Amino acid sequence: MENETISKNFIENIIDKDLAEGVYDTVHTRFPPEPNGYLHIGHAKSILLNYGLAQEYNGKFNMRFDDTNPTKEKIEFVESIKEDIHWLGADWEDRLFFASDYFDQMYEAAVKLIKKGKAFVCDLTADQIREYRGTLTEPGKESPYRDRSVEENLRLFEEMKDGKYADGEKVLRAKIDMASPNMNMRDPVIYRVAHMTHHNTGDKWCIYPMYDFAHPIEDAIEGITHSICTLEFEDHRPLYDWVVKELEYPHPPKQIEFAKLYLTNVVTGKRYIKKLVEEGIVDGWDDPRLVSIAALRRRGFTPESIKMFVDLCGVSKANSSVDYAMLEYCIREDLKLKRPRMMAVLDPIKLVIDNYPEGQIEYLEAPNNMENESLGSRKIPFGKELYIERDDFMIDPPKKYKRLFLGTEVRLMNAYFVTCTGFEADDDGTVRVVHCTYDPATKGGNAPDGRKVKGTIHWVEASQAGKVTVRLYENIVDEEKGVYNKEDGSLNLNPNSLTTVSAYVEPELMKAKGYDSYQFVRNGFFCADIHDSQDGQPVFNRIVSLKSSFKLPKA
RNA sequence: AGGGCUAUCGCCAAACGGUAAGGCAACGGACUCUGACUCCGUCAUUUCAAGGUUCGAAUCCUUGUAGCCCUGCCA
Repeated sequence: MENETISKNFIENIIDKDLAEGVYDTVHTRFPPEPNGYLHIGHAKSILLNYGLAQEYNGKFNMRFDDTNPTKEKIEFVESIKEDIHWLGADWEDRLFFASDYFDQMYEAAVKLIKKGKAFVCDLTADQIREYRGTLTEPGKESPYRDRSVEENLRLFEEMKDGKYADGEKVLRAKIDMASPNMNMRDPVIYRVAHMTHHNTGDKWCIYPMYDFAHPIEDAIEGITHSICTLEFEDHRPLYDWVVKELEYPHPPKQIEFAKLYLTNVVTGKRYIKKLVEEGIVDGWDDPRLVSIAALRRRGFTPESIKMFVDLCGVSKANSSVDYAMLEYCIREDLKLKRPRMMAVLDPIKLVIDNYPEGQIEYLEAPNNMENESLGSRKIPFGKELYIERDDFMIDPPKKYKRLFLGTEVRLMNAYFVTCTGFEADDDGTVRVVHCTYDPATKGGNAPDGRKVKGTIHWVEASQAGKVTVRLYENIVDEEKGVYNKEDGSLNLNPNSLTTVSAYVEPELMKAKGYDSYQFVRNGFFCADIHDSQDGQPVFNRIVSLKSSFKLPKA
């Protein structure tokens, strides 16, 4: 349906050119996360971008864990990352790799560099290396160990590998240019000693390659053509190119950088999310107020909706922050035709139909989705006493109010026309009960005489309604003040981000635990968990509203 | 002696010297078994600024301005 006018992004332009000029004859991309956390919406952009490019050009897409630093926690995230990526629909087929599988080849590559006189073992401490590196405005100075002989470097490097040195005692450095204006080129460390058990290679190694050295090798080994990463690696590209050049790979991969996806009013910083989790402000990393893939899934977002979202955002090199409304648009757009809708009353007041027979219950046919007949229909109970939404009745309505007020007729969705005849209220004006009469001739929601009503409202039959606890979620941060407090960098939290209400739902909802998402009819919120009020068990925990907001007309 | 990158509507984003696409949001109106959806309409004489080149500039040049990234033995 879309796709006709979607213009190519700058990466596609680069690929088109490469293909046309014969730089590459195929497209091979990859997604290379470090397994040290969970994936969020920003990663989804990268995953879908890389996978989408491979698809578009009939190429291949690899999954690769960039696990070159065992000091950061690992293995427990591997499975969740794989699950999230599969859920998003990116398929790496049989190409699941670990950077650690290439440690032997990386070691050989380092030896090759040493033999070429392009790398040396350095005894400087971390602090000294920092001092020698110079500053942004002053050149660095060369390490006193820079001119060791090839033989000595070879011997020392082997000793590093054999565990002769303690962590930090020696490193292997590339010999490039200590006066380079690019800090990354000032003889960067490419191998460090770390006596540590690696989740994949165990105790086989006590030296580990640095990202800048390892990544280009990983890409080259796998035959990656376009190595797509984020903007902060732009300064690393000269080093990336240096590595693939010095190692003489026949078809060197090309690094391309794009801007990360930022969303307005959303916490994406890892350490902030960690803090929210640790302080118990959110349930965990899949709390629906977060934008991790798992949280979005829990909220009822579909992979299709996320794909639509990243496509809509586009790809560029400009730092930007996408309006949250765009994400909401995508899930509404995706679900509106494909999910059943049921009625639920979140803030109930009782509606009594005075001329309806006492104690009678009848079952009415209700389509599951008015706009999609294939979703079928269900029977809903109707009786003398119903619950309706509190804001669907007003004592003193504003002009153009289309719902219930004294003397007017509205339609009860899928049921009858009712005319408001009175109400009972507390002294403080809180409405307790609304009274009305119904017109039996309007069964099903249409009047034989063709008369119209100004509005339609939803309802639930009181005696058979399921009573549930609903947890309503809103953004965790204060949308007015923005995410971060400028003074101290703390988060501006929204104290009302989680509210719990008792609600009444159609009895069908209590049985339908199998739905993977469901839409409230007129739900002013965008996310909710529903739990059975009796046993506390979740009835649904993935619920998405059709509408992102509901507002009264301006007075 | 700093270097790299970026600047086009409230928010994303096309345009690759030929006279500013599209989406989100917003706002009108029509329709409606929810005020949603759908549909129709409005929304940049101007592209960070100032000069310059050109018949013609968002695109090229010059000089500024603003924002982001870089001084881990993290990725």
